[in-house]
Parts: sequence; C-alpha cells; structure tokens
Amino acid sequence: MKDVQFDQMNAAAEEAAAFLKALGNPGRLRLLCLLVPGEMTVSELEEALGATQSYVSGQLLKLRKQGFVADSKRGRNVTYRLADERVERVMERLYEVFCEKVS
Amino acid sequence: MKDVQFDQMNAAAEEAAAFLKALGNPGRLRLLCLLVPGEMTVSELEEALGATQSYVSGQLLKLRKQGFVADSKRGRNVTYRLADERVERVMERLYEVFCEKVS
DNA sequence: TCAATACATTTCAATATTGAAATGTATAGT
DNA sequence: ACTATACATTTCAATATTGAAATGTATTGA
Repeated sequence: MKDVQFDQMNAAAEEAAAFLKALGNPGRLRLLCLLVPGEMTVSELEEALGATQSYVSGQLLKLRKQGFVADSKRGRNVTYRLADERVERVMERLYEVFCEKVS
Repeated sequence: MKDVQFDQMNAAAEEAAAFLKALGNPGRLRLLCLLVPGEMTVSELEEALGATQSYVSGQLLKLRKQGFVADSKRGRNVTYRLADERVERVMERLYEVFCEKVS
C-alpha cells in the first residue's frame, strides 16, 4: 500500500520532470507560446523567433518527439500546432507567474 | 514599442526556461514536493527520497543556488524550506496535471 | 526538366548535467 | 580530547544538451 503510493509518486515525478525538462529551453518555450493562439508554419515561427531554420526545425523535432506538437503538410508548408493539453495548462500558470508580474 | 514587448517576451522566456530547467529533475522535483507541507531536515529528506546523502545534499545545493529553498541550522541539523512562491504556484498546477489524473 | 522554396536531418564541437565516491567541517555527547 | 552524527563540498567519468553548419528531400512554378 505504502509502496504503491511511493511508486506512483516516483512515476509522477519522473513524468513531470521529463515534461519540465522538455519545456526548459527558451527557444522551445517561445515556440510553444507562439502556438498557443493557433497553428503556424515553420517559416512564420522562424521569423517570429528570429532564429535560423535549422534551429527552429530542430527544436520542433524535439517537441514533436515529446508529443507536445503535431504537424501537417499543406502544399509546401508545414504547419505546427499544440498537441498536448498539459502543455497549455502548465503554460497558463507560467504566464500568470512570469508574465503577469505587477511591476 | 514592438521591441519592448519582444524583449520582455525574451526575458520572460529566459527566466521561465531557467526556472523549468531547475525543476526538471526527478530528484529535485520530489525534494520540492516533500517541502510543500512544511520544512524538513536533510536526514528526513534522505530517508523520504531513499537517496544517498551526497545526492540529496548536492541537489539541495542547486535548489539553494536557484533560490528555491532556504536553510537554517538548528543544532546539528539543517532544516530546509521552500523559499520561492513561484515554485509553489507552478507545482500546484503540476499536481493537478500529473497527480490528479482520473484513471 | 530546372530552379527555388520550405523543411528535415545529420553531424559536430563545445558545454552542461548527472549521480556516485571521497573527503572536509561543524556540532553534540561522553 | 575523542567519537559519532549531520551535512557540505569537491572531484570525476559518463552522458546529454546546445546551436550552428552542412546536406538531404519534397513540392511548386517556369
């Protein structure tokens, strides 16, 4: 009984830590922020971020592997969108804590 | 004007990413979880975590450097407590997302 | 078919992180 | 003074992450 709870705590901590680790990069975090209002193409993300193509594409790959985003090809563009509700729920709180500072 | 917002976004993203990175380790996350209900000594944290002394002490050092926890020596024990309100606010949401799953 | 666009993937050197082991330090009890 | 306890810190090898550069691939238009 105790061990079950212990294992669940461990499992949840592992899961949450991996989640946070994937979120813990300025570039990836900003990409996710950009996708909150709606989907965007890679080119649009590149420009919004002011980063190189290979950087954006590489970070998007990581986010895809993590299941945080999904993509779909439309013509010669690829559109990305958020694909994990947990990301939005956590980012909502991050916005409150880091962006709604009363300064 | 636009650049001001842009810089603020960058700054917030940097800050939040560093915050998440520091949180993104199972050991550190569990230590913080343990401290939510109240302060604990290093020995207690060691036992609760089932980890070695140097591991716990090392992770606590990182959390201290980050400002997430504060310590105070009482006799020959050292007591740790949460010291950053943002940690509690984010962990509250993490708990909802990762621990209150309806399975 | 050729060239340009839009992305993806691979590669790589630099740097950071991880956790364990060993060692150091301060305090309390005898 | 000696010993045990409670913790901190240093050190280290293994591994992971970072971002840039180069290259590869599909799609579109001329």
